[in-house]
Amino acid sequence: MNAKILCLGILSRGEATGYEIRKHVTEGPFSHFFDASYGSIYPALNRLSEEGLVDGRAMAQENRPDKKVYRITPAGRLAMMEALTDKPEADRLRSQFTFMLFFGHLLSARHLDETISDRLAWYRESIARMEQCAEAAADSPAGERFSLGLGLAIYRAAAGYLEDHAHELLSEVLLSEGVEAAD
Amino acid sequence: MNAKILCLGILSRGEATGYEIRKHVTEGPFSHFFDASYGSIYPALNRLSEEGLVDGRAMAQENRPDKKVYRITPAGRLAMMEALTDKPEADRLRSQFTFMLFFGHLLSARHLDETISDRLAWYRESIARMEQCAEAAADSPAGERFSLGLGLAIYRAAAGYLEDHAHELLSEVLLSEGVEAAD
DNA sequence: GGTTGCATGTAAATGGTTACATGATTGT
DNA sequence: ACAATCATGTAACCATTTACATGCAACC
Repeated sequence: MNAKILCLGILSRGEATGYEIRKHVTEGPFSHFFDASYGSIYPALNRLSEEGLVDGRAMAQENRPDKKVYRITPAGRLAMMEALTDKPEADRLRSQFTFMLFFGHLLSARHLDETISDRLAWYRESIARMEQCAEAAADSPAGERFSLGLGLAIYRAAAGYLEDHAHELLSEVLLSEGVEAAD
Repeated sequence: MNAKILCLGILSRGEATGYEIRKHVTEGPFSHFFDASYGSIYPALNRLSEEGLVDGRAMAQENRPDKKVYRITPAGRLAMMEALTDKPEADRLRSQFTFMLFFGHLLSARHLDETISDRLAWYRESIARMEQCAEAAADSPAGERFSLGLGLAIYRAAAGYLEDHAHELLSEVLLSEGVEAAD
């Protein structure tokens, strides 16, 4: 599961440029379970093109640099279906935020509070974005709606946990700061 | 945020061998937000040792290969606190499972059902493991309990969503299979 | 005059996984 | 006999991010 399969998947829903693919993974319906930078998207697109799995048309634009609009080929669709049928790898998550929380009792209550608030704000923005996405996806295929629903459930649970329990962590840390100050 | 900081963090809780560190990230309290293989742990430990952030004692064992037990140094603790104080990077998740779900309507209901069941089983096992961990952590520092609680909340939400909504996806896919067969 | 959005791409550096290499003990 | 657990490590390979390079238009 790499940038090539990602591009193939996105292109299976309609033609797009490398720039637009990047949008899909940063703001669109893939943003909650995948990421890729231009540095992986453009090379992937070139390799897919060499292999005949996509084809790209150059589009001249007035007052703008040329666009390359990519379209998936029948061979590309086949390759994607094959990748889709593989047993999925285990999810890979790396969360420096959770790592920080794990050692939260070593940090200042002030710093912890700020970090958690920032993350909560990020979750709320993401949830709002995904809710808009879900509205727009009312007529989208079942799989797309389901994956969005799963993402929303997870983000809401995370935000809810932070809202409901942060004060417990914070008050414990504050307490231990008081003890240290008294020493 | 890399394997070095991970090792430093784990060693800040007590001495350990590379083998034991791997255990922490596969089965222990770090498993839900980090991963690292031996291929990254052992080199990280060697580099940390060179930099004086940990020190390793060789322990001869009867009828077993030697162990190297690593301990964090004061300089190591300092380096870890510095890393902990940085603004945390955005979480990085790559989920081939969710990618598959996104294109679920292109797969057979049978295959989808099996994949979702497998994942649900995995979530249930993980939740059980984390619940045991949480019991054992009743007297652990506040941060550790909080991070476990967050992980549990997320995993329960994901499992709950799959349990409650998988049938919707499956019945839609089954329906479209029926339509195709009728064509 | 500065930032944001559109648009493509490369090269270096980073960081990591996978497979290999070794080897004894314990349990099935 | 075979698999699993304990135990360490390296090398080849892989993928990806980051920083760089370019440039115009629209908006503030």
